[in-house]
Amino acid sequence: MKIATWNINSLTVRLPQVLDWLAAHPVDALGLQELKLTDDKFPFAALQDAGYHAVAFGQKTYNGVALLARSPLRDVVRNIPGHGDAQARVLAATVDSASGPVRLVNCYFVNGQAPGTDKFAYKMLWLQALHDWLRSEIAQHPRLVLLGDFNVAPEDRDSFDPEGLRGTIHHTDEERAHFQALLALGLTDAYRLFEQPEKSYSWWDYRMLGFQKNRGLRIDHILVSEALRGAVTACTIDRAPRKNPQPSDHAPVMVTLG
DNA sequence: ATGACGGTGTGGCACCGA
Repeated sequence: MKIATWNINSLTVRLPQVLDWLAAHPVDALGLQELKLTDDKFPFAALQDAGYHAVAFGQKTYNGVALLARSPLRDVVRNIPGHGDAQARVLAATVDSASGPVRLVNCYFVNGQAPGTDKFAYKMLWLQALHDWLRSEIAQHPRLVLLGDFNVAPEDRDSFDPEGLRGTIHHTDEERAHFQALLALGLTDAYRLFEQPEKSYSWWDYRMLGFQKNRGLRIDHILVSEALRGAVTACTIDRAPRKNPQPSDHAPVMVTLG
């Protein structure tokens, strides 16, 4: 079973690239972030033609998440239960595989702008709420995958300039502590289960030739629960779409469960 | 580094992202 995550920074602009990518990488499930459209504009028909069921949770202009899967998506949850949030950031659903059900939790984590701002405070509250909800979600669905744009570079090796950017957004001790708290729930960063190239990133700034200079961050992640950890046989970042004309600033991350 | 680059909105720049 192959599962992927991709922040596509406007599904309106990127739908052709999503369809092209799915044709080349016919994954069983794909989590999308930053749809930037409302559900009435979601391209259900085009995705159905490509062989995918879809569940959307969008909003106007900002945020928005979706789950696509070859088999039906059930038990859908939108945003963190009990955590009032005007922003569409979390979409959970269950898909069935040959080895059993898999709970997918697709998230567009808060950016947070900069430490000391209201947005950073919102990020900290959101991260805590996600953590607290996931504890029960994992108990209820032991075979769980947490995937998405985490907006956290977990370690120094996940940043092109860990020294220069220390303490800035994506690199603060507080954000990294929240990431570690997710791991403490029994989740494992699938990408680090394998030897990976140095300077592996999933996002590059559009400006200043960020991609060409590989000035990037690894902030898009796929975490698997203890019950699934032993089944992971591969995890890769596909840089190819970042070379497209009109690319998203993020690359897809893909995991294979044997 | 103040900026850049790209997407959205009811726009003529401001905002947000990372």
